[in-house]
Amino acid sequence: MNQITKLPIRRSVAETSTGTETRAMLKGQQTKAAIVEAAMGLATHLGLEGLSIGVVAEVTQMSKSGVFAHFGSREELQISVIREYFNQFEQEVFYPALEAKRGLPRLRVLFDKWMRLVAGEVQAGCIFISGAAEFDDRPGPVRDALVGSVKTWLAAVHRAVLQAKKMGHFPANSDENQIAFELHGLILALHYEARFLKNAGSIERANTGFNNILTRYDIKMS
Amino acid sequence: MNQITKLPIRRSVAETSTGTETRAMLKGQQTKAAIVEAAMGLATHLGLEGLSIGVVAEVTQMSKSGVFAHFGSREELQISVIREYFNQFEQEVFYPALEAKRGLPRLRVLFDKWMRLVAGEVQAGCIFISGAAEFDDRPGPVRDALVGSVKTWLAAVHRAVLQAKKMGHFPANSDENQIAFELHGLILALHYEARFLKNAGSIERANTGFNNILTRYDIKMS
DNA sequence: TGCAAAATAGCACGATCGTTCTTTTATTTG
DNA sequence: CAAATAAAAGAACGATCGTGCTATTTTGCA
Repeated sequence: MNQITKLPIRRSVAETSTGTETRAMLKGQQTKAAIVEAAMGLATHLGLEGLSIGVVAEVTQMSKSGVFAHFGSREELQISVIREYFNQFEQEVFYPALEAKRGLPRLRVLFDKWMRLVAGEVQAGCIFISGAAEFDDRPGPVRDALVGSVKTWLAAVHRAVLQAKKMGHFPANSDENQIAFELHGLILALHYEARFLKNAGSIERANTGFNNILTRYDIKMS
Repeated sequence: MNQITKLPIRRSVAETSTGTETRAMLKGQQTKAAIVEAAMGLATHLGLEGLSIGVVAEVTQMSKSGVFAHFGSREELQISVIREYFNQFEQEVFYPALEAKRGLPRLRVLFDKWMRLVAGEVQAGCIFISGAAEFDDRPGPVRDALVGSVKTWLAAVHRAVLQAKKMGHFPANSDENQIAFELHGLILALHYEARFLKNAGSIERANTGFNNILTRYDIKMS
């Protein structure tokens, strides 16, 4: 119950396996994984709607139909990208936080990694944010996949806050939903101002926002 | 210096004028305004990138070339939509706030109207938010127009906070930039959770967030 | 090594895209 | 009312889109 999903990531098992026991990854799934990775790279810049099978084929040096065959539809490609992004999110944000002590320290790490991801040390937008704007009005399986991933992640954030509260790091009368909401807002403002407005210092502002929440409950900064 | 722009809106002067003095709005600009209005309606649902001259023509019951002739390019249509949305923003958020007393009361109204706009009492997304996700990586005149409008608006928010500070409603050591950043975050979280996740009660949470900022400075709630 | 199966390429389809050019219609003005 | 001008339509363009169908190539296994 402590992980976002039960499955750990096994990114490219059997990279260049030579033995006969290499049942783990057929050629097909290997290239499929490569396609998804390339598509995700495109989607972080062009958005999920900006993804086209043609440009993915171009980038991966394949034919359109070759790419298409792996997914059967553009929507399935988009969903695969969402799943892959979710995995990356786990790796870069969630798992590192698990290594910190439960409660406020873990929440700190969580927020810190989250900040760094959406601010894009490596220049790349957050699909959970750009996708929300693209699919807030567009029902269908892609939206469902996106909502599912986002809700899973936000639930994890909520759990982290709740845990901090139960450990006495936040007062008993504090509202963990409200805190999670405000944290989300700080992340979104950071993403907006850093990515779109290209404002410098947005990370510091988001971080100050985090500290301000603590100050509100008379928690000394860590 | 107190308005976002100097020009007030004059929406459809000479609706059905019969006299000869009807110099105010030629037929062309009249239909152009109607096109922009329709396009804005579409853009709030499909995003600025989702706008196509074809569907605008369909909605307005015109031919593609008829629509096109008014703008000369799709980008110019998008820019016109941004400008129109900015005007609507002024009308629905900014001007009402001017009627409140300077300082905290005005900031309150500002935030309140802002909340209601992005939460979409009438179901419609905020172009300033969806557009940011679409154009954070896409240079060009559309992005420039979008950034310009957004910065103008955020500067107005900043001014409102600063004014409240200068009037002693916020303490002298408070950081108006930080406060504006956090307010923006609350709005973005509201938009995200209300529009995308369809969470009920998001407005209340954003409003509580506002009050929490005041509480931090020991300001009693209004 | 040969054979079945999987993976990829090639090609074509209908649709839609933004845009250009030409023609027709509507409006303004003298 | 007629001439001048503005507005709108019509048709076509090259490009790109997602997708289906058929070949060809590559891979995995006996």
